[in-house]
Amino acid sequence: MKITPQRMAVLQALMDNPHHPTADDLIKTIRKSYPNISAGTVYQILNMLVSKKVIGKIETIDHVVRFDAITEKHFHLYLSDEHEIVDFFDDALNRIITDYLNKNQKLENINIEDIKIQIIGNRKNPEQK
Amino acid sequence: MKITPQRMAVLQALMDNPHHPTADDLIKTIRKSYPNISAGTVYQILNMLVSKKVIGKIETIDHVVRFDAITEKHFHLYLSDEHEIVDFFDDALNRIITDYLNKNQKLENINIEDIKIQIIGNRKNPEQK
DNA sequence: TATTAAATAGGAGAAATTACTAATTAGAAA
DNA sequence: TTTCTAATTAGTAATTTCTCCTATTTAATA
Repeated sequence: MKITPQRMAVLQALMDNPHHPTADDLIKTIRKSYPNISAGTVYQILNMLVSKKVIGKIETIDHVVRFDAITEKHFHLYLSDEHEIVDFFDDALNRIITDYLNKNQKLENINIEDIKIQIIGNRKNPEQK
Repeated sequence: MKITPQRMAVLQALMDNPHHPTADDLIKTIRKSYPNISAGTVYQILNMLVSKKVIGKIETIDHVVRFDAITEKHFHLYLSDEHEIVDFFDDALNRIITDYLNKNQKLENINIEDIKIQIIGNRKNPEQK
C-alpha cells in the first residue's frame, strides 16, 4: 500500500471530520486544497481503506453510505429526527453480547467475525441538546 | 390502503421468498406472472409496506438493499462468504440489550425506538452445511 | 351511469458508484 | 541519476438503483 498524495488527502479529510461524512462530502472537502482529484479515485481509495480495515463504512437508517475514521470497536446511535449518527462506545455491552452469542448453540458452527449494533432513537427533549 | 392486484403480487412474492430478495429480484419474480408491472410501482409499494411496517428493509454488509417479510423482532446473521442473510430469533438477547441500554446513563435523554443487531460471520466447516 | 380520487405504466431523470483507458507517478533497478 | 515497470490517477462513459412525472386506467361513490 503506497503512500500517495491522494491517499493522504482522503485519510486526512476523513480524520478531520468526526461527523461520518459521505463520499461526496469528502470529495468536496478534498477539492478545496486539491481541486482536480477524481471522484473515482476517492471512491477507490475509500473502498481500499475499508477493505484493509483502516476505516469503517456505515449507513444511516435512510440508507446513505457514510465513512468513519474511528476503528476502535463502537456502536452507532442514529438520531432519526436529526439525521445524525453518534458514536457509542461501550466495551461492557460488546462483551455481554459476544459472550452470549459464543455460548449460543445455534451459532455453534459459526465463526463470529463482528457484531454491529445500531440503536435508533431520538432525544426526549430536543430543544435542550 | 386498498387491495390491488399489484399490491397483492408484491406481498405474495416477498412472502414466497425467504431469502431477503432485492427490489429487482421481486420485480423479476412478479413479472413471470404479471409481465408488465412497472418497476416504479413495485418500488412505491415496497416503500409503502415498509413505512406501514408490514415488511422490513434490511441491508447486506456489502450495502445492498433487501426486503424481509418477517416482522417479528429478529436479528440478522450475515454469512459473508456465502453472501447469505440468515434470520436469527432470540428474545432473550433482545431483552438483555434493551435492559442494558435503558439503564445506561449516557442514553438517559434518548428515547430508544429500535435496536438492530447484525452478526457477521461464517460457517466453521463450510462443506457440511 | 357519471364523477372523483387513487393507483399504475412507462419512460425520463437523478444520484451514487463503478468501469475503462490513456496519461502520470512512484519506487526499484541499473 | 536515469531508465524501467507496475501501480495509480484523471477524466469520462456507463451502470445501477431508485425516484419523479404524467397520461391512462381502475376502483369506489353517488
